[in-house]
Amino acid sequence: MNVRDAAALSGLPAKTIRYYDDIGLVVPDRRANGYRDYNDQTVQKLAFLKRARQLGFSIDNCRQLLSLYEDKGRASGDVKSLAEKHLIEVDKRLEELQQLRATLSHLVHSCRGDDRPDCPILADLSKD
Amino acid sequence: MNVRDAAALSGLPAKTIRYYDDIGLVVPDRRANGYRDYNDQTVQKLAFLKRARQLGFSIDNCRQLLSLYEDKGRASGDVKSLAEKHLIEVDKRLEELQQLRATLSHLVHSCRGDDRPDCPILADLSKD
DNA sequence: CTTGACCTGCCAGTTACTGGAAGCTTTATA
DNA sequence: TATAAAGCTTCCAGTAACTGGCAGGTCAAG
Repeated sequence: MNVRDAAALSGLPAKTIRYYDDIGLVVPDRRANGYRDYNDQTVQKLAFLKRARQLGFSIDNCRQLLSLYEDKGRASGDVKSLAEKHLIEVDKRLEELQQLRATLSHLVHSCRGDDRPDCPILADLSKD
Repeated sequence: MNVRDAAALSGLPAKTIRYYDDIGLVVPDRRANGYRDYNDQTVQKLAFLKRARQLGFSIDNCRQLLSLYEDKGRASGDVKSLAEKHLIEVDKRLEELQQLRATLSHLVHSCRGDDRPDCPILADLSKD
């Protein structure tokens, strides 16, 4: 099937699918006219990628996951450790973001937000 | 003072400071030999930028904040609304990340992670 | 037979830097 | 004073993961 149909089935934009072909992530067959030709298996992989990307796995992680996905003799421990590593990074990012939110929220609430120029937000930003 | 000293005082890498000059964010004086020449005021702005970037403001936001920072007749309401908008985006990102974490954590805990190939993580990733 | 919808590859732009190279200037040392 | 090291300059390329747009080839319908 053409890239447009693969897009509809996988839920990824056609442009992204071409990009995944370019970087060798999911390489479809080609028809005589040069058109990409996706089948059930390649579409399956695209859907897999969509979900993995949604879960924040990097393209590099996805490459590893995909090769594990294709390897019927894989150990589930390999997959789990990849996911665990990712989870740790998500936790780290969450913590940073929560800290940032607290500071920002504090600043917002300490500012009157009126017509006068006194502004605790700017004051904080400019302090050493 | 030279860029290296401005870096030490502001806490930003020299490379970043040159970049901020390139994009017209903080433009220093130049000496006869072409070297950048930072003073208290420009260093202050660099420090301001460092903090604002740490708080997740985009360069574009920083440009606005900086012009408000320089405008002594500004209304604090302008700054506050910018910060509020940013806070809303941080909240949105936090929610997404928390959702992601929950899913990922669930997957990790449902996987035995042994030598066998059965893996609920891959099973989930490949489902429609 | 032509129109319009696809398809192709390719190049540029996005964000906010970061690394590196080639070349000039200043400073420290022998 | 000669030279070497350090620091400055600009510019180019690369990062992550696409996205937009263009010129040109292909295909199905009327």
